[in-house]
Amino acid sequence: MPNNPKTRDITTPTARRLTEYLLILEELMERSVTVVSSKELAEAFGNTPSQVRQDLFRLSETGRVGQGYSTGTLARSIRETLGTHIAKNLVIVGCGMVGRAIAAHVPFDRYGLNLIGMFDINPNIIGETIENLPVSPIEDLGDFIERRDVLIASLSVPTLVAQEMTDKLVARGVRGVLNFTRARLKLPANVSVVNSQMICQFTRLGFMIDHFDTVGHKEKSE
Amino acid sequence: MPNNPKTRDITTPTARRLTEYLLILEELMERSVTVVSSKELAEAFGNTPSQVRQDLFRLSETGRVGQGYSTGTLARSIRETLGTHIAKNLVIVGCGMVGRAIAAHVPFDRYGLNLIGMFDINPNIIGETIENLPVSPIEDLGDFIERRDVLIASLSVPTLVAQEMTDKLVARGVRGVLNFTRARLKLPANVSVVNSQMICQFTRLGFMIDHFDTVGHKEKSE
DNA sequence: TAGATTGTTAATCGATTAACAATC
DNA sequence: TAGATTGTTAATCGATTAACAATC
Repeated sequence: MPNNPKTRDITTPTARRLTEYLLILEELMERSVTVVSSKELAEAFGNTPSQVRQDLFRLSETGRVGQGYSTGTLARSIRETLGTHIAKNLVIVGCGMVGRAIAAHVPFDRYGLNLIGMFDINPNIIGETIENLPVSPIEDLGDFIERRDVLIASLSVPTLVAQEMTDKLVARGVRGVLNFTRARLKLPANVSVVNSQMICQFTRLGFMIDHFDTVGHKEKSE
Repeated sequence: MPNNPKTRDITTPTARRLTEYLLILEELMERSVTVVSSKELAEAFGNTPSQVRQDLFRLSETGRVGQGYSTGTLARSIRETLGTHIAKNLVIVGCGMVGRAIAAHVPFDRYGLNLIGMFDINPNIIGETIENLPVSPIEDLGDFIERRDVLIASLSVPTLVAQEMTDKLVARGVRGVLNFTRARLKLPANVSVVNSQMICQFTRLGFMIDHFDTVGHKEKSE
């Protein structure tokens, strides 16, 4: 999979930051900025130039000594490393407020992700169209995953059924789950999870505010 | 603010994990489990017993040697450390899909957060009631923040106006921003941010799947 | 009692920061 | 050319893991 030998050296914190550098670069490109230095990137991100260079160092194509980084080249290089060019099919499981917000708000197509299905258990929602996709009954999900090669599931069902749902997804071949429920999912080792409990993010922010002077850390990312 | 001297030693990674241990503990309590060991917590969380103990070690009240941790006591202790007993007022800025999902889905009240206002610029939404709160016009936000002592703003406006909006929030006294936009916010040092770009989480998940065998890391949290 | 498991210190590992030669 | 800034190695810092005595 990693087409570049150095790719295997990307650490978890670096991978996380790369996804966010990419957003910054895209914003710069929109503003027609063609060159950026590690110093400028660090200022935008909220880290140090040294860390930026250390992160970018692992990419295949990077910058020019003395000149900085070309925003376009760098963005392309980050995309290549993150694998956004490797198309991945994805479904949203649970079409409540959260599922809908994700469908409407996340620009999947710009990052190699194909949202190809929305699923729910509620008969009142099934058949409804969300972002050009019909909401399908949850009973069809298993077959759909196999037939359409679904790699990723975004999980926004009630917390109580989250594990049960996950087991089914995994049994049918899903390789990654983005978990928006408050359940702590048990998964086999070959399936990846990213947990996104919004309440935890708010709690953390509250803690940071309370401890502003003691800890002082302005956190960078989610 | 930290009422316990040891509280100041809570590191950022530990604080993050504490918010998630709390969810696990609450789930255990719902199931009437009264005692849990570091080994069990680690298994649920996906880390090591050693790390769990190292994290909990900083709390004021913890466990009993040889016996494990009381779920109730531990949860209370984590809450105290995270400051969920210190009430904080919060507003949601931007009442599109994301703002609505947050209002509907996040159990603020259980974690010391009072959602007291919803704001939007769109006249078609203003006046609408979401989760028992009327959507107010964005013009009223500044005064509202000062008058009601709003500490936290959840930001789900269009990316293009995010910085501008943030500047206003901060000028009026907001101390923490949960940023759901794709903008990289510039903030004064005394204001905290937590960035929650959903697309980054999906991209990261994609990377993890591609590199499953090489990196093998099943990520723990958001 | 013996077994289990915490609290806590020490050792290791990994990530960040510093430094600087290369070079545009 | 001189100044700026990368690429990369080395040094430092901090976080995780290991270890084990204390004790329920």
